Amino acid sequence: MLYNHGVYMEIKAELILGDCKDKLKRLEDNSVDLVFTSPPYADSRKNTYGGIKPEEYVEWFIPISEQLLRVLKPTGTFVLNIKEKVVDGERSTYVMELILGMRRQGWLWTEEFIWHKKNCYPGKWPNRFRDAWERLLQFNKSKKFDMYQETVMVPMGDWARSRLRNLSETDKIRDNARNGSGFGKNVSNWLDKNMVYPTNVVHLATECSNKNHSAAFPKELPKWFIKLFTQEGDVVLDPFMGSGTTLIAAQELKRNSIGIEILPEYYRMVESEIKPVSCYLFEDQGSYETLSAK
Amino acid sequence: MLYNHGVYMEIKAELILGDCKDKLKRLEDNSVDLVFTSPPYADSRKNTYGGIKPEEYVEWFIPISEQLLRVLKPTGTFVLNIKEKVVDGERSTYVMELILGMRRQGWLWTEEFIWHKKNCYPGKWPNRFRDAWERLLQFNKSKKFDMYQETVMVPMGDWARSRLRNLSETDKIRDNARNGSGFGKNVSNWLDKNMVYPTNVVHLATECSNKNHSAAFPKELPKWFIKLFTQEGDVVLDPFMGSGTTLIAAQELKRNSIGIEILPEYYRMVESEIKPVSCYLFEDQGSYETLSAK
DNA sequence: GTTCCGCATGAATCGATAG
DNA sequence: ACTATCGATTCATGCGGAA
Repeated sequence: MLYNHGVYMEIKAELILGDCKDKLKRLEDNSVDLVFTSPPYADSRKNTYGGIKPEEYVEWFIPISEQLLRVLKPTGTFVLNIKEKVVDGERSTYVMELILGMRRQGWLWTEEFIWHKKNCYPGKWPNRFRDAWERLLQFNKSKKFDMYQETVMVPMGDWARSRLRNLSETDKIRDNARNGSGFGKNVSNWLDKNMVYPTNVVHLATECSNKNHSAAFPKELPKWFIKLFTQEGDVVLDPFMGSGTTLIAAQELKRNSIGIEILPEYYRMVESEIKPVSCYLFEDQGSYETLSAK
Repeated sequence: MLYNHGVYMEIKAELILGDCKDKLKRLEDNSVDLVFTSPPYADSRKNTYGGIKPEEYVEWFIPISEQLLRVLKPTGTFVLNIKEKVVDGERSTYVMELILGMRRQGWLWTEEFIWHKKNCYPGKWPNRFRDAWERLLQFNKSKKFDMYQETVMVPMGDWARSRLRNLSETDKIRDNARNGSGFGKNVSNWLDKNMVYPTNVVHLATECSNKNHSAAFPKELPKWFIKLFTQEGDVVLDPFMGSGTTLIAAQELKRNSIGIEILPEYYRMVESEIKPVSCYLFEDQGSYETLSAK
């Protein structure tokens, strides 16, 4: 039993400079718990990846997803953040073709989460509104994958809050008394009943005030999926690391991480922000529960 | 100049009993401004619609969308409300295949709106969260289509919404008094400056406690798209009428409407709720602006 | 006349049981 | 083995009755 004993854990972050199509071959089979990535969208980041044309996107990505399928654990998950561009007035179909292609490759297309961007970039076009959402495609190797739903529970809606107001007032009084009579347990029971599971729509604002560089997504986005699909000490991989948002999120959550980046500029930037090895002493009940659940 | 003059308009609602695959052939080429519909999803509503299998869905729908392509005006829009269900742990791919099929048929896939359902169906599963969104696929015949963005503008933020509530209460009182002091104009001026264009994410709750029948979507959903893509006097078509939500929305917004329904039960229910012909006298400024914009 | 509370009800999904 | 049906799970909403 580990409760009230200390447990040391070493968390590593590995950075790799190069094209993930090649560098992924270094990684061992079945060694990654979560792949979270946002690859360059078609026709964007032309300077780095040569601007993949929409009609060539699937052909370009399939060899990479083949490697990801190899390195992912059978219980692991691949979350792909992607959104098709508007080309000549139409939404491109390469994302749909990619899903169909990856299914032929052996992936299961388990779910499609929606990231609702609350404060997306303003703009006005005569025949189109602002694009305020992106796809977060969940792929798996098998139908049995790890998912830790309790870690991302959210407070109940306004409806319940107003109706349970009476209960909560009573509860506050007892909490203030702090008489150690076991009311703490009651409080947490009450809290449990006021937390509900989220849906497959994730509401997050985009980060608009970055110091040096612009990240494709806010840190909270990978954090949500890292908490949902991994435990402390697990391995998170981002083959299109960019400014390193996924790795920073993984490190803050005490997960091992591997990042691959083709641009030396980004690589060095992340290198200067990430500690390659961190040591932690776990001794709280939360960690005990996390470890024993595994 | 039409201001302060009266303009009469006759709004018709036409109900057709039968299979839309056949009945659509009656409609004239290029005669519809907006198709808004929510066909039975694959394997759902078995008791009413027989439950089309996912693998047969595209084959079943393509002849219908062919007719819709024929009857739609070149400047018109087709909005398709649909969502794939989970089959054996995976999301079905028939919606993506349908989009690809309709593009081959000649449709332009212009945009995908997200309907975020605030009160989605409850449930808890080990590997999945509740599904809280549906697709609203926008298809067009040509890149030049009518869109009236100003009609769906929203208050800028929460602060604006709360202030708007107070104003609108005041406004109601004044409206009831009918004193013609021009206060309404002031309100609309103030609103204009505090209204912004919406995004492609629509937030609406489903209507779940209907007395007689259940509608697939809240009336506000077709209303939003009817206002966005048509003007008063235009023609709205719903080939899968169901309980008639689209037609009721169209009638309330003074649009002509055509509804096709295969089930006599639903047909008669809508027949009893919808007036076949309504006459309106337009004389307020709002209508003046709408007409002159045309 | 308000506000408050109880209750039924959904385009769902999984896993077990039965043919 | 493969399909068909059933029970359990879960939460925002609006209606109606009560304080």
